[in-house]
Amino acid sequence: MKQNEQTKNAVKQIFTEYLKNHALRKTPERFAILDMIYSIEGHFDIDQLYQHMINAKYPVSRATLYNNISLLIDAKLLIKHHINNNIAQYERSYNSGMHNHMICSVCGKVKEFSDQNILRAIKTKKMTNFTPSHYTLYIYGICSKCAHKEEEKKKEEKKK
Amino acid sequence: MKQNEQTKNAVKQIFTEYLKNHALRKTPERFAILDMIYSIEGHFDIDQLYQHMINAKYPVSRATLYNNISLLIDAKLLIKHHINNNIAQYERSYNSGMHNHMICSVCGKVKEFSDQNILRAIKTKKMTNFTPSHYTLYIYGICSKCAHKEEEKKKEEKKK
DNA sequence: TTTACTGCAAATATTTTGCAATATC
DNA sequence: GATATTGCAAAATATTTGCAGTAAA
Repeated sequence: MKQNEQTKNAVKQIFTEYLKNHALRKTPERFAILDMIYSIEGHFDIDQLYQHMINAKYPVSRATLYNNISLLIDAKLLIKHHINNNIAQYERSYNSGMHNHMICSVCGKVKEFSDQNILRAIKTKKMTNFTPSHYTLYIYGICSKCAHKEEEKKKEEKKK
Repeated sequence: MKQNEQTKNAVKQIFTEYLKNHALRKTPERFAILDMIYSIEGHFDIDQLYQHMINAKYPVSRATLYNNISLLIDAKLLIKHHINNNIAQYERSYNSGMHNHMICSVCGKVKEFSDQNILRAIKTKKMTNFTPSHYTLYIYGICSKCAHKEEEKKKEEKKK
């Protein structure tokens, strides 16, 4: 996938620049983590990232993951979500455009999408004393699978 | 405030109905918690709610708060946010319309607003295999106060 | 009278922190 | 060579769970 390699190079450059500007060190762990994050499609949590790093023969400690993830968020290369429960989910943000999420309140499944109308409406909004940089939209509802199941349940209850 | 009393009565009715439909008991704690939540403007966390209940001479345990908050969320009377850190913030949702949030990435301050254009754009979006019920929009950026501070900091660094 | 609910305390789980060893600059 | 970063283990902290006593139905 050529597209993905290009993206990886771009974010690597951005991160290098970021580290330089903040007088931080260019450790191999940092770039390995960034590379892995931009190899993952969709959402992931720390534990999944940790496992991925092990599988890729590049084990890093959880402390290092947490440490560097906050840098990547600050560098606008990563977005943090708190959709369900207490466990944070992450998602790469460079060049994604996937700021909108449909979340099923029953099964918790998340589907991302991009939408020009929504983007335009948000960009048009005048905000005083505030300079926006990015946004995340969560639309909660029920997916057709869960809706179907709930209906079946109701039918069964009627039988009784 | 007459408006607020009306809202409180309305949500009380909705909650009563919800409890009946789910064969749950109408405990005084439940209605005291609901009443308190609809007395609070804007966001709050569990600890703040806990303190409010104590101040109002109606102490309830944290376990009870967590238990009933999940009922209220299910009854669509309360919304849960996970904006910063690991601590959940809550916000009453009945009759609010405040689904949009501006969040300062530096100081973490949150400002809510409603917007017809954004609402329309979201409602217009066609979603297959998904029935939406509500949404939350987070716009991240930097507030003018923090922007000002950051600029001062830069100036000082230049002096050195 | 039955059993769901409350409150307390212990358990759970994610994230943060302190510190010695290591590697970047 | 100075010190930021890593990894480990311990600590901190929000939320959940188990259980005995209480109260709603």
